[in-house]
Amino acid sequence: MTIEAPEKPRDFIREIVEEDLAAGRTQRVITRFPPEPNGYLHIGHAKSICLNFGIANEYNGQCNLRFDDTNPTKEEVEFTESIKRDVAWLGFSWGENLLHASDYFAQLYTWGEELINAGKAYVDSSSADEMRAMRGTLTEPGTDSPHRSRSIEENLDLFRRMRAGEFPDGAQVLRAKIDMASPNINMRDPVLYRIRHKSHDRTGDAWPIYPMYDYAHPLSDAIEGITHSLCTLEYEDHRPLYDWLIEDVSVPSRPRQYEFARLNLSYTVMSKRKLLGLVTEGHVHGWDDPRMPTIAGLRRRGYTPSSIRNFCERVGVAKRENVIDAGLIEFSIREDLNRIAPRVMGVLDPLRVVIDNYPAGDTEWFDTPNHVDDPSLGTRRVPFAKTILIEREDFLEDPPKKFFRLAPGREVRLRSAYFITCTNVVKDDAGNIVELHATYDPATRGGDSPDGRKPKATLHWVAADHAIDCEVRLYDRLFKSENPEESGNFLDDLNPQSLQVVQAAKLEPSVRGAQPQSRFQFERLGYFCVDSDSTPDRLVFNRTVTLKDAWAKTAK
RNA sequence: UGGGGAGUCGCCAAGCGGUAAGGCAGCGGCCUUUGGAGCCGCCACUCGGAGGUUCGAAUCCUCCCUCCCCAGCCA
Repeated sequence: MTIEAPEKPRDFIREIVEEDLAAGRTQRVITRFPPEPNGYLHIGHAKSICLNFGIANEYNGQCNLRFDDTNPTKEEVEFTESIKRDVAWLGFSWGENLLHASDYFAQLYTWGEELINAGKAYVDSSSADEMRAMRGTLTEPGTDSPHRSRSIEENLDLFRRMRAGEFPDGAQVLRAKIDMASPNINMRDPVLYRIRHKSHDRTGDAWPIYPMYDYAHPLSDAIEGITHSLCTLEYEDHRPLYDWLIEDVSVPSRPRQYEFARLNLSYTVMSKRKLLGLVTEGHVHGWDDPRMPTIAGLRRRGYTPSSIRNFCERVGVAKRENVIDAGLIEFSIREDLNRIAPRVMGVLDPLRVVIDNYPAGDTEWFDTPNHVDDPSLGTRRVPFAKTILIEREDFLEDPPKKFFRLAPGREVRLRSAYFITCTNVVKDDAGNIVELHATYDPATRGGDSPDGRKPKATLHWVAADHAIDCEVRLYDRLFKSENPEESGNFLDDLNPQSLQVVQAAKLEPSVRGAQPQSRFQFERLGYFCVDSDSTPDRLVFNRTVTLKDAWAKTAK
């Protein structure tokens, strides 16, 4: 028996975790995923979820789901429900550890008084404008607030009265007393608490003051015993403040913050503000519109949890700014669906083919595998008859050299059925092709010729009289350019063709009754997923992703 | 201009002083009852640039260049 070499950590964060574990600095790793419930989770969050929960799983630790609900003016319960659903759907479990920053409001308040008593925080009665003016600029130091030197007693009294609701919104703030001349603007006496007379989803009207992220986050981490607090690059500048609070408050543990680069995907936007705009301004049909990069959108589109996890794994974790090629997530879903999706035949843009030498009124049922490469998925029966429908683009009257599909006089294979040869093209007065005539070779029943003939193409098809009608929604990238954020208004870059609806696609009857979220490969076309808009008598499909199309490439 | 980060193949990403992993994309070929899948092969004499240290540098030092983030009582 051979002993596997220990797998080396996949990224710099796991490397740090392993060192901490090995050195005994960490007994058991505890991470957290800390969403603010002010929007739906997107693929960028999936990266963070996979990192935080992934590390907890790999090192036998724990990952808390902690809602960063410190700003009741922006947060809604609808979002907290969607977040829980999305994390669970991705395949991760927080166990008992569904937590909220608001659970710690009392402790956080007490620590506020502690800082005041230590002379490390003060109540400032300046207006927001005045504070901005005193903050200085990137190159010039700020100036001390006139209230900076209030006595501990006065600060305590003011802070208690803030807490008691005696002041209107914006009248006072609690600030850390650090250094108004710090080159790091986050250290110029950052605001710790602000007044908001707004009821909170979880604490109701108990608090007229709410802690800022910079204050609540490190302390919440410490309360939960988080060992590695993982966040994105823009918080790098906040780390000195994070550490300052951990040092200067009597917290029960010593978490450390590490930053990694957020995920960006080409041809889409990732900021919650922009995604919110797409939803509220009606550019898409909701947060779960299949064109959205949200977890809910990807789910409805037909993405699988494992394809998203694999994608995040492939993307890696580093500190370098990045824009991931949209092709990579498409590769990940194709890879998964190729393995698991049963195959079925459907025609999106039908062209009638009448097989002249086939007996009228006959119907044959062919057994065909649900997955050519995986017999365990079984077989199904598909009906064949005199009039069939093929994909319009599979016929060309005057085919170019490398076009292998049907053409006048040419023989092709109909998947699992017969070889047919096109004998005649019927056109309307305008010259449009309306119907094809063909003959079939009875000896090729099942799709193989006893004489070893090999047609260059195999087409998908459905029997006209047995096909069921359904709606198919074809999606394209939401934006026209690779980086829509780059130039001016991202809305100007919206792709007007991002959704194309096929009202009367024709599918083989075996799909009848398929339930929402069922996924299929429509042979030669792509992967499709039953949409929740489906009704018992009308199925609606979303095209998750096309198949790779070598012909499209050579045709160009 | 102050502070904090980052620059390795078209896009990601390993590399931690011993002579450039891997994935995606791309390009050839084999195979194929999906122009799919699968299989095989090719794809960085070079690591933002210039100096230096060293037997040896993507890795260490110096200077320079480029890009990203920070002036919310948002997170």
